[in-house]
Amino acid sequence: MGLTKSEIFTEEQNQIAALAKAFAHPARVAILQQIFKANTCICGDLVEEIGLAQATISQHLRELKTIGLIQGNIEGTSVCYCIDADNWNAMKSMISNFIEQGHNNSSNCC
Amino acid sequence: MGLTKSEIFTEEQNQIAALAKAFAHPARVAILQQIFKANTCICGDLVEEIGLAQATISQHLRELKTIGLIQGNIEGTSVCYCIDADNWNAMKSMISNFIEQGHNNSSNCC
DNA sequence: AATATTAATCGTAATATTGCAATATAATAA
DNA sequence: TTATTATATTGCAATATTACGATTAATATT
Repeated sequence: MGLTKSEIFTEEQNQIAALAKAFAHPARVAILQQIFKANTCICGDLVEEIGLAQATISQHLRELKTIGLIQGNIEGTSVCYCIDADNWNAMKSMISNFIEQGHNNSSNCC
Repeated sequence: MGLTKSEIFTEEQNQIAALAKAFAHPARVAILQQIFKANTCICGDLVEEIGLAQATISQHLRELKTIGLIQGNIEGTSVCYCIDADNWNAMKSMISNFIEQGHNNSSNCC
């Protein structure tokens, strides 16, 4: 099959998975780190910095943009990318909430 | 191609991506939530609770075990799964550190 | 206008992931 | 020993992801 059965999961579970998928590739991690470091970024810079083909970087940028974590504004011939602060914060609380659960680590495991 | 070029990324970037991949599917999110809720869990419970085939749940459990977030102990005919607290905490600081970066949200974007 | 620059999109190949039926394995129960 | 129970593994089909060359589109420069 290869088709995730989204309908059997809660909205929250699907959202957490979708957000995590944004970080589930080192190129996207690298892109986000670079944008944070430089505040804004154009595609060409990332191509040089990271070392993947322009088409590949552009594809990763689109995924990050589609899920809402970054936004891009046209600036002449280039496109200026930056973090979408609101969506980033929403993601942050969703993911934090998930990974922080069960901090009652009494560790009574099997 | 379809083959991630891990060698061009830092160790940290690859690790963050690998950890995020563990959450990048709603079934694994659901499994982890259930283990947190019940403290321990056997495979059969998860099959009933989640509604995927036994083989599929077993496969997701193996992925979570391989990356170290859960551990499984044989208990008679069943296997008792629980969170690996140490590795979970290590993951937590790694992911938190990543998503918390740049909280100097002066938002001077493009 | 002609050319250069920059990024998006298209098409495609290689690889990975998801899901399940069938089977195998391992421990207990009858 | 022979079931029974619980989980893991194998094999496979369907789909998704990753990567890149080639092309396109849009603005800038000459």
